[in-house]
Amino acid sequence: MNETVRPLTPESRRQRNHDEMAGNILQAAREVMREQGAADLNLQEVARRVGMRAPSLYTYFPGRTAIYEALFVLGMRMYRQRLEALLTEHGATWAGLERIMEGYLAFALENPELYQLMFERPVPGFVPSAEGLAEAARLLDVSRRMTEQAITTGTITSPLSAEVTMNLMIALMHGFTAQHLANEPHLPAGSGRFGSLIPVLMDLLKKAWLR
Amino acid sequence: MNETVRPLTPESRRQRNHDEMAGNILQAAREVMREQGAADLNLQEVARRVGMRAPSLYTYFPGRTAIYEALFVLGMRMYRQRLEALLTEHGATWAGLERIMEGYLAFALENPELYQLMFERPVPGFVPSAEGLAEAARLLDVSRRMTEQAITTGTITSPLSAEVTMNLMIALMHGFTAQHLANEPHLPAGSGRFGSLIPVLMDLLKKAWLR
DNA sequence: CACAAAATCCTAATATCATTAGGATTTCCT
DNA sequence: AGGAAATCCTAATGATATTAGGATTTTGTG
Repeated sequence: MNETVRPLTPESRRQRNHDEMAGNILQAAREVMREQGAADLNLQEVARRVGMRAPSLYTYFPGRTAIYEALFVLGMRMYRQRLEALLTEHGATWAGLERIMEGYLAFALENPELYQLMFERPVPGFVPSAEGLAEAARLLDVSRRMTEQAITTGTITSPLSAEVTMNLMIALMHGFTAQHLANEPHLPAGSGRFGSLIPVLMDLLKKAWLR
Repeated sequence: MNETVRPLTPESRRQRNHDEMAGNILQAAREVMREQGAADLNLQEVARRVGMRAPSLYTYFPGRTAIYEALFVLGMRMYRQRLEALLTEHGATWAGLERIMEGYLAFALENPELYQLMFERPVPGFVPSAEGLAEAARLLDVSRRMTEQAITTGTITSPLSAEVTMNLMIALMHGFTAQHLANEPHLPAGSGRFGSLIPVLMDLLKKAWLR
């Protein structure tokens, strides 16, 4: 079950370019993290899966932390794209907000290794780089825009500021996702003790914010 | 800054009993985890702080994991006591529920190393033992009783079952706590982007559940 | 086309830990 | 007193990240 990225011979490998190899390494790293937990990134295993020895990885990344950083940035970009797609598709309607909540959980289930890195603190000593933080800020911008849109279009009617509303929604969304992952990570997004809570939560928000 | 548990000479140490020494080790472990993150429990450092070498710890615990397990159980007991105290003091009133939410965040801030171990998954490969799970189940029982009480006494009026209500409250409580810890762990419990959200959230629940 | 520079990869250290082995010393019970 | 149990230590062992140093291949340029 280790062959998703096929080992290449040195000859064929060298024909490919640097960026492609770096991409392969990141993919292999994601697999390892998914199997053993985000904090347990074993470089020898990563190297094995791309057909190298561990020290050769240092040609592509200056160390373990750099791989985490690259994956943090990758994850932020992937999730932001997903969020933006949902936003253009549904707008800041109630249905759209519900999709966003589902989408957060779905992203976490589909990419648990990235989710852990981005939104939990599983790796001792890992702090996102400046580039990572910039990417996170961009994501926050999208969320802010979305919340403002929901307020100005009248989807949400409440005395709360956009900022507070956004923080609240982030906290709620994160809350049931974290619980779902901790307790029933094998169950699909809409099900289980916590996964099934999304429509309940949306009803609650509607009741509180639509009057 | 390493001297909270004072190293003892072998002579004076042997006069103390096994359980007391085990307790010292757990305290030292908590300090190390607090300084370096729950996943970074360094046994050499723990041993140093209680005046031993690392292999001697194995007299008291069969390994690193056993220390995590003991701390998991300890944390569950500490938090449950706190919860029960709040419950007897305030009952399942709105004020009581708000205190419980604050208390969860406060516990996390006061004992971050225990909180991480109990409610996040920071340690690769760590799964709570049977005793730990039993302790967690006891905590869940208290929460369930509390929720049922809130419903039967009429504090909460909603069409939701006690089970769903409880899960929802757990998810919400955990959500802003996790965000507070991830973003502003140095700020005290009632403040900051997420810590200040508790009264907002309680208002929201009241609006939704008091009609 | 040749050849020097750069890139890539490897094997061999080195350093840090958890854990195990084995033995010495101390404590405790009878 | 004398032996069993408990406690602690020093020395391995084994895993893993990282560094050093060198060989080989690729590539850009005269």
